Amino acid sequence: MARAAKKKANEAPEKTTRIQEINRRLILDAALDVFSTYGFRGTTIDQIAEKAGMSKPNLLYYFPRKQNIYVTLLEETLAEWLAPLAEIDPEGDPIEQLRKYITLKINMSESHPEASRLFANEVLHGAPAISDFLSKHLKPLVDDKAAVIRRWVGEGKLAPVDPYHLIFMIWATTQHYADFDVQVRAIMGSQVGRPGFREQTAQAVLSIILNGIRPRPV
Amino acid sequence: MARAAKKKANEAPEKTTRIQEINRRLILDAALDVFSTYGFRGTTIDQIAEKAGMSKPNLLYYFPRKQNIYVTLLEETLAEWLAPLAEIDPEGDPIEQLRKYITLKINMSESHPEASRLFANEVLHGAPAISDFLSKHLKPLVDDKAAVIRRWVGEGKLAPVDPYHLIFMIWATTQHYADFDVQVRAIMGSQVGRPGFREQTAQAVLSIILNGIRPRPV
DNA sequence: CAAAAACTTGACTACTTGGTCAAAATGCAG
DNA sequence: CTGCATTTTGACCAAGTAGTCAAGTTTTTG
Repeated sequence: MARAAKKKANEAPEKTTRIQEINRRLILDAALDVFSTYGFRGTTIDQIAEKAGMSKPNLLYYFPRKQNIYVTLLEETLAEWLAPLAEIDPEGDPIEQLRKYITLKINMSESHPEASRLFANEVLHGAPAISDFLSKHLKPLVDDKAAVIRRWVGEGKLAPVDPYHLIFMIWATTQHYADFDVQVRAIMGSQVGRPGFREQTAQAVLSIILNGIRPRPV
Repeated sequence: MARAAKKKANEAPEKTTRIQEINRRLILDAALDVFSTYGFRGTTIDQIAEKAGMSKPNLLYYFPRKQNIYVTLLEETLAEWLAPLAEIDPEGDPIEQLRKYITLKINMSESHPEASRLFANEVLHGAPAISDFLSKHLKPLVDDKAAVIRRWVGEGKLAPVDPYHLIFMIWATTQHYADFDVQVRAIMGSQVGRPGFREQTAQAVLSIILNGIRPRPV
């Protein structure tokens, strides 16, 4: 008994206390760091507990299973990660909308690289924990936006291009800078940390993709 | 004693027997499968041994440490994985050379997705086993080809574009189809397996990137 | 301010897993 | 075919790790 977020018997509202809120946050923040660096199997509960500044049994009081932390984290992250896609406005100017989307994704890649790596690692390993999410939430959203892009192409506002592959290309390219950070650093060296690097990256990526899909004279 | 590939005392030539050759191959093939699916930490020696059809101690007779298998595999794979980049001909036609390179990479992504995932996983986790390789071999090669691309840009044969970001974009995009395969499948469904899919992918990627870097009228 | 509920933890268990070892089986050179 | 080298494996060990438990401490509440 006394399982966190589980009432005495079956009273409904599942209230959370102040302490629960603080500690769950501490745990999830620590876990994001560790999971994104070492992957699910490579992470130990002790590592997370240590980083969160509490004992292992205490951590397990809030999340009875290692899996629980991991799944909670993924769910929390995914919504946020997908949000920019939903914001593409079907009524806006195609090139401007995609410019905005790509810019947002590059910014997120720099500001939350752990989230990107957590997700990348999960998908790379076959998405065992989120394959449902992918088919039930991601697919419909992408289908929706793909239809918009396809319409834009039909209206001659974009060069003929497969919308799905375009979306994949944007994801791949923007997340590359988070997921393959060490490789980027190994090759570009000290430039990576420097102030203007994100802008330089954005400029390069935008230039290629947007020119690649701008409507072309026949 | 009787350590494989270690002679009685110190006689030089390190000969390998027929059986050694067969079994090392069996182990490495099995290991590629397992490591690329579960990552280093997520893989157990027993899994590899089972898949290779031999007992764990026997496997350890050929590779005394788990790390040995992993590193051998990475080394074997990396050279092959990088080869297409080296083939870019500085004297060839820029668009044609890059078309060839991108096509090769997409084909590799489909024919050897495990290699791509093995590598992706390693880099994603900070490249602990190959950071030396990245700075000593990959960087010089990329620097070299970046210089070529920069020259092409200078000669007006390509639109102004940062060569490093262009290379990253090609890597990201092509390897995406191997590394994020489950996601691609979740979204594009049965299309992925179908015969023409690779060609369709190649066409889309080539169209965007090549049009994105084709020299533009001022 | 007491009693109840919520929270915290040291000590422990059960299990997984990388790696060892000694002895048996097999291959091979002379 | 004989004796030495190579290969193979069952049984085992030690370390690491997910998760339990019972007993304490702190916070909340009536």
